[in-house]
Amino acid sequence: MTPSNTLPIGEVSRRTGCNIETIRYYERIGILPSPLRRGRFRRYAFADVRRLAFIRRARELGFPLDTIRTLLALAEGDGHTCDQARQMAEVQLGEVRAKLSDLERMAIVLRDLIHACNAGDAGGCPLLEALSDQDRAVQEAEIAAESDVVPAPAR
Amino acid sequence: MTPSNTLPIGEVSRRTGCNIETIRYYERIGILPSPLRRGRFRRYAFADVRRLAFIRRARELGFPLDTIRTLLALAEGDGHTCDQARQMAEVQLGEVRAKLSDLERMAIVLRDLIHACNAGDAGGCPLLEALSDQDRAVQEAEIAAESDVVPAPAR
DNA sequence: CTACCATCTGTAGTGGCTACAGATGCAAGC
DNA sequence: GCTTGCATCTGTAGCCACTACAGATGGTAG
Repeated sequence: MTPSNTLPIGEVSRRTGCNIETIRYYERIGILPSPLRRGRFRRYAFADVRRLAFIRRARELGFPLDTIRTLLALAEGDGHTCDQARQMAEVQLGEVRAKLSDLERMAIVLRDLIHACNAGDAGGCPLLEALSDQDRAVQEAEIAAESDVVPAPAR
Repeated sequence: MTPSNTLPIGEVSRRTGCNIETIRYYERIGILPSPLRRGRFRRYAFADVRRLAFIRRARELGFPLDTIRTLLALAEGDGHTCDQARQMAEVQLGEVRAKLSDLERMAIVLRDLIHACNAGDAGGCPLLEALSDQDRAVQEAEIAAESDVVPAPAR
């Protein structure tokens, strides 16, 4: 009756590198099945640990949990679903690359601002000024306000 | 009594590129001051729009809102706070670079997995197999379970 | 008179955790 | 026997920065 060959949650956490709270969270949202119990304590079978390790590796690649659900289903399927898995990975790679290019732009701007700050000579901080700088849209906003673009002027 | 030279929220949204809901959210959390009202309608003065534009530019560089609060305070200060602003930008650049290197690693792995998948020959999907692959820690887990590492064996 | 539009308030949901509070039960040490 | 400590338990709330509603209101245009 007592499950042998199983691990308590702390051990699973240590070995997968997955936080205990996160493991329970995964169970709560149904991406990990409810494990066996020894009394009130969860006991994880090898299959559970494998599943969790899968989830964790996929998370490290940035796959969202919903996608991972599908990947898990595919992995448990008959193996003729390579196409679908590859397609999901391509989508994910697209996301990652989009974030990369965002961050690259951010890094360049930040580096330049810091540089300008270091070469800072007179007046105010070039960094703060760059953030404060009014672009045309905002300038126009004031002009527009003065020439009354407002929809419902007064009462 | 009625505020002239002001803009309704929709106009502010259009010109700053900041969602209406987000503008109200910023007000709620106190990073934007409560604007004037014409009846129940918010009317934004030029100073408010400038502040919002500042916030938005800083957000585009990934600064968290709490940091932006400080940056705003510095920008409204006497201008001798370049050091502090630069330091905050350096921290932010560090964050951005950390995320960049994470994403770079992710992109490489994903690219390789997709590549393996495309060259997929026999058996199962190389991508799914890579995610399923057991590392030593997990293998050990089973061995450990068999040799009874468990803390409270039975009742 | 009706349709439409922008705005309003307030609340709840998103993703993926993380952080408690407070209970429970077991084993070892004194 | 009693205390301490440990691991675990349940349940709830918080994090970040929004976003998405629901349902009301009030003004203008056709």
